[in-house]
Amino acid sequence: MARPSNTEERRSQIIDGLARVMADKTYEQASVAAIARAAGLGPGLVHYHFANKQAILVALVERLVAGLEARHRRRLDDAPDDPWARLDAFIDAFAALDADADPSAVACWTRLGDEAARRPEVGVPYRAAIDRWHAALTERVAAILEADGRPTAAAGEAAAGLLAAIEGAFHLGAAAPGVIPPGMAAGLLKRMARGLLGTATMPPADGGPR
Amino acid sequence: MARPSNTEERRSQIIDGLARVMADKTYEQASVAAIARAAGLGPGLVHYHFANKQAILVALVERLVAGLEARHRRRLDDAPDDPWARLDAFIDAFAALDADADPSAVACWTRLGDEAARRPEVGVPYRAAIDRWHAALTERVAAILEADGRPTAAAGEAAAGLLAAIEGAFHLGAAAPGVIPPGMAAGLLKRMARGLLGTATMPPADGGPR
Amino acid sequence: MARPSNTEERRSQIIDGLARVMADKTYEQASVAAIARAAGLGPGLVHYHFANKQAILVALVERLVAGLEARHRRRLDDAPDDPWARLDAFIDAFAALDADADPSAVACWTRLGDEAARRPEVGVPYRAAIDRWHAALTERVAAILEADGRPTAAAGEAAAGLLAAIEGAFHLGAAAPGVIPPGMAAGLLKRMARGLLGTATMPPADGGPR
Amino acid sequence: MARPSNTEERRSQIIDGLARVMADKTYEQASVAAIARAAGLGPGLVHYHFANKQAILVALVERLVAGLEARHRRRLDDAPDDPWARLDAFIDAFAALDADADPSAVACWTRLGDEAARRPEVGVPYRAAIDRWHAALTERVAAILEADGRPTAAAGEAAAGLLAAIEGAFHLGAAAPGVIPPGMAAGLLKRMARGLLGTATMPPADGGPR
DNA sequence: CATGAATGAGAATTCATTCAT
DNA sequence: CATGAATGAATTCTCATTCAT
Repeated sequence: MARPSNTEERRSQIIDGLARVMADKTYEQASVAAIARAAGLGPGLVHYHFANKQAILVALVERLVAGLEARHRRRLDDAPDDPWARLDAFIDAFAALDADADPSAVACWTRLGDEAARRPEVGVPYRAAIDRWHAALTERVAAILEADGRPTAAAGEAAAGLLAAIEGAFHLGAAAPGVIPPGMAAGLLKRMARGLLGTATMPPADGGPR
Repeated sequence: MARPSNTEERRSQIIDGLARVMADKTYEQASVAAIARAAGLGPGLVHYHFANKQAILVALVERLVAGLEARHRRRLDDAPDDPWARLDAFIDAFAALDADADPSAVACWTRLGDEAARRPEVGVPYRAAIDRWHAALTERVAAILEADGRPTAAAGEAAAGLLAAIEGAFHLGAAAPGVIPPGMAAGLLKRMARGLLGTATMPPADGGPR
Repeated sequence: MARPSNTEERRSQIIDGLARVMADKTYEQASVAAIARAAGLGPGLVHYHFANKQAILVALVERLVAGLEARHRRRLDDAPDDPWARLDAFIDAFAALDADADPSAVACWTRLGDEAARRPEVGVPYRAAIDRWHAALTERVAAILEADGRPTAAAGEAAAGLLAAIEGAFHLGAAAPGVIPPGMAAGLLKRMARGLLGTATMPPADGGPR
Repeated sequence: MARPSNTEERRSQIIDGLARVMADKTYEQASVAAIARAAGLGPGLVHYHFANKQAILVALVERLVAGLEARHRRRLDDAPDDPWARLDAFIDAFAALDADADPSAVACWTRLGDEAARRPEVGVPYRAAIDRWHAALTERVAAILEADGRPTAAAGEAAAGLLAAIEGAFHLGAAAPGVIPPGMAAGLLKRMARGLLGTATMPPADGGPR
């Protein structure tokens, strides 16, 4: 006669609540009461499903990361089997925030870096994701250099530069809206990638301004 | 007869205190008591010299901005009168944080974007600085394109991309230290710049990995 | 399943607490901690039930007003249907504070005028009550004048004078106890009323000194 | 070579400052810094001339009392030597606040009753003044009754009633402006006096509404 | 006498967390 | 599982008062 557990659904609601509140508040300004309200739940219930407030934040990181990676996989599946196309798929997945990303996710993500730097529990999954992405980018970059017959030693550094640029587009978009015109981020990033890796053999970057 | 005013010195101490505390705490975690302790002052004195906690943050923004811009001016004065050299001077001033910048300044700056997005009083000087820097970069980029006999219409967008990359280097450095190897940021950025603007006439980027 | 709400009871306790503390402290001297202590509650709970300290004050005004008006209605129900008797019922209800009013209510009321003058949220219900009472008194006074065949134009002013005298009895009683002998206030006020309205047809004032 | 002491002038300035601030703030809201600012002095100087904040309040009470009593003496000197005229002189001096009293004095006075009830140092001179005024009024009332050949036993109580009405006019005027029409207070009070004492021999009350 | 910086004790308020129901 | 009252520590800010100059 046990009623079916709805724990997963409730956890999801609560994470949603945090994401919604963090769209325009700091993590610390997002009180548990406000999160619960945004989730349509009583404040006491939050601590039934999460040990503490920080655990919600960790869950949110994991969810954002999972979402980005799923999008990445989708793009990759659709991309032709070509080194530059695979690099562009990465950039599109992570930077084309205007398209299919929900806007609160962007705002949340920019806040998470700071929290990750201060809170080990958040830092671990955050850093793991960054490292995974860095590795993926490095692999793409190496493939391009290899196809070009060039040494791949510096692939990791170039990948780091690209990752920085992607992150920077998020942050600049959040802190100074309008500086990067909407829809332009991906194109700019692709052209910067070409600058980092560039040779005669590369295809032109689509989408960006010229 | 009256004790000479030491307000400026005290304000400076307090701003220092905030910067030091924000090196490993969020702005909100930086309690006034902690700031006062870091400044070596009594807690009540903080509110004698600043109307409220946020005013310290605003002063900190202004100080960081002024510091960066002073460094920029210095680099610019030393640079040869050449479009690419002037662009590199900008990148060096803003991205070579390892060199002569105090490390807490970097950590602080990454937090300020978020605060700027939520607090108008912080957002105004922050945004003004971003806009100034964007304009300066745009001017540099346009000069390069012009020297090359190319249209300058997209200079603003390219400048935005560069600014994003610079900001991203800060953030990535703070949130995932080691991903960008120390001292590499400037080189990476210069090569990305060449990718954005690049043609046959440009000089090679110094300093970065190849 | 959930614990039954006891909010109303708690709010009432807290208002009681404020009233008790304000019996010998100013509103501003009545710290939230002291109010909570007087109510037998933890200090955090006060802000769970009231948005802020001022909201307690507003609730106290409303409660005092409601109490006075209930007493007035009771007296009015018991009074013969005669203009002077109805006026006396008003005076008795509002001025016979010694009798059935709890003494802290008197002390509180005298403080409220000042607070009402400075705080709109308090001023609105306070002023509304004063206006209601002024209107009621005006009606009584007009009935008396009319029964006497005299013009009622000045009824409002006479009512204001009576209201002032009633208020003054409160204040004088609180600030200089003993100047008005206990139990004498109502009689004095009735005789002053007769002076304001007086003619041959009026009945003698009962209760007061002669 | 000692420069002449300006202590008295400074004290006066400071008392003025408190009076000005208390025109729209509670005594407790009137910070020493605000008082000093209103007086055009530095905050440290206040405590050179007064032992503490409360001492300024006591001085203000004394000054307001002295002002009222001086006005009373002046009116009395001008009045014909007639019992009713002498009573009216009292009422005019204390209630005709519109005329020659500065408005902040009225606002201050209403606050003082409350403070007097809680602070012995303020209560002593306040209460002494009330008692002096009550005695003066009692004497006037007794004179009237005596001239009428009636017993004077209840003169004190009648005087208390009048004093209450005068005080009430102040308070009502401050807390609910407009209820007593400007300039009407004195007339209303005189007619209430006649009601309390009234007989055939009394003169009509001037000034008040009829 | 005068200045204004400094102190330190509260003040109101917020909030994560607990817990009785 | 769910509710929402309760707790108590921490936070920002105010302010009377002191004191070096």
